[in-house]
Amino acid sequence: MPVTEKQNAKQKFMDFLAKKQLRITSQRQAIIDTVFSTEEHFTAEQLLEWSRHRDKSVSRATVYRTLPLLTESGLVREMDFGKDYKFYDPNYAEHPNHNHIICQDCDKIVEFESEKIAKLEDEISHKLGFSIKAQRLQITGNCEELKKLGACRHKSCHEHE
Amino acid sequence: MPVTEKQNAKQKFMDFLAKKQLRITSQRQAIIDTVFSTEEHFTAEQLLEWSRHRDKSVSRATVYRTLPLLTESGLVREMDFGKDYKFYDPNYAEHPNHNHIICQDCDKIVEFESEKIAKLEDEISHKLGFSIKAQRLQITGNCEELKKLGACRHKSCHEHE
DNA sequence: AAGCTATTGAGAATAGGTCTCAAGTGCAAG
DNA sequence: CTTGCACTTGAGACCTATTCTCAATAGCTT
Ligand SMILES: [Mn+2]
Ligand SMILES: [Mn+2]
Ligand SMILES: [Zn+2]
Ligand SMILES: [Zn+2]
Repeated sequence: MPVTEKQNAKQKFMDFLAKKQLRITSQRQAIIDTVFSTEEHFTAEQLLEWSRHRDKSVSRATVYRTLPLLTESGLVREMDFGKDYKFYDPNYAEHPNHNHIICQDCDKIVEFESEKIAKLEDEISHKLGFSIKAQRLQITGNCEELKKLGACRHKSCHEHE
Repeated sequence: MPVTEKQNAKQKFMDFLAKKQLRITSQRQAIIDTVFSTEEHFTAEQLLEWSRHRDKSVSRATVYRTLPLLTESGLVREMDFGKDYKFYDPNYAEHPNHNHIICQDCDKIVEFESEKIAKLEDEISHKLGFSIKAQRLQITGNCEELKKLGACRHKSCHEHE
């Protein structure tokens, strides 16, 4: 993902802050710089650690305060992968219709996008009288097919590495 | 939903317990009788309360121990509606492909089913080398359309009731 | 430069969910 | 119908992700 796009997301968030009359503090900058320079799904704790790498003064409280702003702005998506902590997806800004398929054996996550599904979601929402704001599709399965092809990251495929 | 179907779900769960060599205790019976006699999505705390209505001896610990068994059996689905506690869906046994659309203003939830989406999910999963085990689609939006029709349960529609 | 507020860090507090362990109970064998 | 024991249970301690409190700090507007 080009730096420009990430820079763009950062700018959008700054605009969001401005619109809500929120201040652009050094801590917030460290946090959003961190968020928009990763492709990975991350946890609040990871974001804290990474942000502190940029600015030692970032506290856990501020990270937890900023995360809701990021999701409210629509640039980051909150995810539930069944763990006892949440994950956040920084790719939402660029790919608001991407979804996830998770291997229940090895926790591997593959992202995918489907225009057809997106279109069906719009139709259904409209039919039910809702205006759609966001969507989240998660498929759980296991990657045995890939395992057979020798391309799987299934735990049992790594036992002898 | 016919009593027979619910009875069927209960029997399936008993079979599941038997297969895993788990005992059919009075507490577990109270809990599953409760689960399979409701249509609503419920929380662990609600399940505890309702189950105690049937059997005073049911404890919180046993409810929390039984819930994973219910989801593992595939008869109940765990849901995340963005609250800080989980919801459980007892309609999963009968409608494994149903999904949800949630109004972000009034928390109203509407269920829907789409064969087309289910088929696309299968295709995508297969293409990505996964065998699909479960799926979960949630659409977030707001029911302003219904509001205009006077059929919405939007909070602002009830301010003067 | 000053003033008004929003914001912050540290740590206490909250709360959903999990774990421990002694006492109790399905249930299969005899 | 007993017996024996592994599986279960209830109570409450415990855990941990997330939220809250509050005095000190720092954007931003004038
Ligand atoms: Mn993603
Ligand atoms: Mn449902
Ligand atoms: Zn795998
Ligand atoms: Zn509404």
